[in-house]
Amino acid sequence: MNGLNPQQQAAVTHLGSPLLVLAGAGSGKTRVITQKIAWMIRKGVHSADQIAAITFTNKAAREMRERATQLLTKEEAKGLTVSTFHTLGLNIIKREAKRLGYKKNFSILDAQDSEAILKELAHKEDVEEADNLRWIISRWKNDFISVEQAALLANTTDEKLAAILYEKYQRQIKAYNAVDFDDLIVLPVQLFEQHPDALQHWQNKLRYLLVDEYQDTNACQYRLIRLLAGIRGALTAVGDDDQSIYAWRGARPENIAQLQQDYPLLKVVKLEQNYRSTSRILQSANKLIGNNPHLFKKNLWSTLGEGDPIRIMPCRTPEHEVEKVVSEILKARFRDRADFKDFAILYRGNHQSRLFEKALRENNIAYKISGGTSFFSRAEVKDILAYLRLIANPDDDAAFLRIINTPKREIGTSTLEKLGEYAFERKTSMLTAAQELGFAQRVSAKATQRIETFCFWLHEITRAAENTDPTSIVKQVINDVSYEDWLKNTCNTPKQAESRMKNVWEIVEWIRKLHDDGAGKETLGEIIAHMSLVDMLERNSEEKEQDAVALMTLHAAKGLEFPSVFLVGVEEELLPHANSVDEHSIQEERRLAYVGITRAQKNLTISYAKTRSRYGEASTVEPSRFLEELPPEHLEWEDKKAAITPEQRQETARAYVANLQALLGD
DNA sequence: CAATAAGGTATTTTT
DNA sequence: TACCTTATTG
Repeated sequence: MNGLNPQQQAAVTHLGSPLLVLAGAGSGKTRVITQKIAWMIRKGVHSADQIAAITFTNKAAREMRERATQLLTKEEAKGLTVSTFHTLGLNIIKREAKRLGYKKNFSILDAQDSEAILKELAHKEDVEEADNLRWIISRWKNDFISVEQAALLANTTDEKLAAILYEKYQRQIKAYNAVDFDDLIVLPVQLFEQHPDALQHWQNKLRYLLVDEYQDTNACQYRLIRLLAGIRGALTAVGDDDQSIYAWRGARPENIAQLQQDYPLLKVVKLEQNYRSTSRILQSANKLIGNNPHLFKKNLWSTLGEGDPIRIMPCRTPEHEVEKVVSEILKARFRDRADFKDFAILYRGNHQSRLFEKALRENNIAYKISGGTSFFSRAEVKDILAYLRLIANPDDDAAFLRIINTPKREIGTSTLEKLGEYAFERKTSMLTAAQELGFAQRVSAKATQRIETFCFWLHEITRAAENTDPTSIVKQVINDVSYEDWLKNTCNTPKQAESRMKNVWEIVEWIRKLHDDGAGKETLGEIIAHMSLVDMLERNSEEKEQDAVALMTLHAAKGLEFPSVFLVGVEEELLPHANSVDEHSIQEERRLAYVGITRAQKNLTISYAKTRSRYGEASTVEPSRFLEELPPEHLEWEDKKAAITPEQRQETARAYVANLQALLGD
């Protein structure tokens, strides 16, 4: 309890009724959650194995676990659950797979897998545009709307089509003995609503729940929490409605209000002291967000001093903007001995990173960019995992289709189409169908031969997998299919092939680690399930704490903080985004700006360009309306007349680089 | 089946 | 403008 402010203490020690902690940006919410866990265990209220903390990201879960266990002895912390919604869901499903109609070796489909399946189904229905429909279906699943309900409530033509595809999609992946990410939440809710004994088992096990980033829960996740917390309402929800930026993905910030309705005894604690930013930054953030409607009024304050005003940098062009930012960073680096890792460049859309990357590279400034393609969505990684998935779950047609002709086995589309038809008629998986005589009669002898060879190999390795450790199996797969040769043949450059192969070996290394660590990840199936839910990029980037400027979208910046922040491209059509100017969306855009501002500890610089080429065509753009919503007394506009020319800036930058190189030379 | 050309399309993406 | 996806052709 040392060093907690009165509100934090109240949040930690409140028991007996559900608690909602409205935690403003930088107000120490992780601290409250971890302290509360420790406090409950120490006081003997609950033992560690009766407590579950639930987060959205693996990173948050890892951090929370680390910080909570630091407060406790190893013995005290034993059995504590800290997991993401999806991992918790997976564990619930695993235990009851049979009752839900799945075999215990079910696969987890990632977003790309389900997209491909849906596309294929849409194609069969002669539907062109599958993208819209995918959104509709995902929204239904997030709202816990079943296939049957969707069919009833579908109104528009799109919705009616989506309802048909929804039904087919669910049937399809069920046949694959697979679940998608959304199912990891939907299925536990279904289970609990239909089988009170299953619910009771979990209620019995998890006596107290702490939920992080509560404003980001979707309807289904909230339902899951409400079921688990039961009438006891043994629950602490921590969230901030002002940082709700995922409504477009199904998040329901109104779940905060819902909590009050569902639990009349709900206690609300507000954390308003901010430990991150100087007060001019906070006052500006407060003023901006004050333009949004609020259920609970919040006013962040800090004792970190008034601080510097927020700098506003108008720029002629995006190139000009990039140059200014880069030269500011260099200046700070050499004049104030700042580290590169003290800086973050935040933007609305990923495409905005390009110019910055180029300039940073040219100036020899280390940078790291978060977002982009994750490790597990790389083709080579997905290929290897698909092999493993198929070994663990022969019904996984998605995996089968991915690797049947990768590397090339001369099994073409027409053969596969026939196989698909045949499997559909026989109501079996493609792998099973491929081995049936009836199928052999429909295709050429050559094709049969090729498929047979593959099936035989797969059969052998599947049998070997039963009593061989997973690491050896992966190695054997890579070896047997000559994956390295295939990479060398298909990649444009040998360098590319090498780097891809490096990724492949990283998977092997990962599997080895997971297997050695044990912790319930013994079998191939368990290891793949785990790998489907975590991303290796996180772990890698954390390991090397490099001194690099951070580049990321505003969404990716949530939860982070930096001494100096550049909020760039603060223009109409960009922030707020052109597609998000209706009354509801504009509020989320404002929250996005709010999140950006509140990342800054000491220095905040906001920039915008006056012209920006959009889709190849140059056009004049207006500064963001949000600039007018900031308190003028805390802003310092860069004097346009005094501003040095781009040429002068470049010269400065060059001088700094020379300086840097000289320093490195010593 | 692979290479090439043309076309169409451009928020955000925790799992 | 620059990307990625699809269609076409040999």
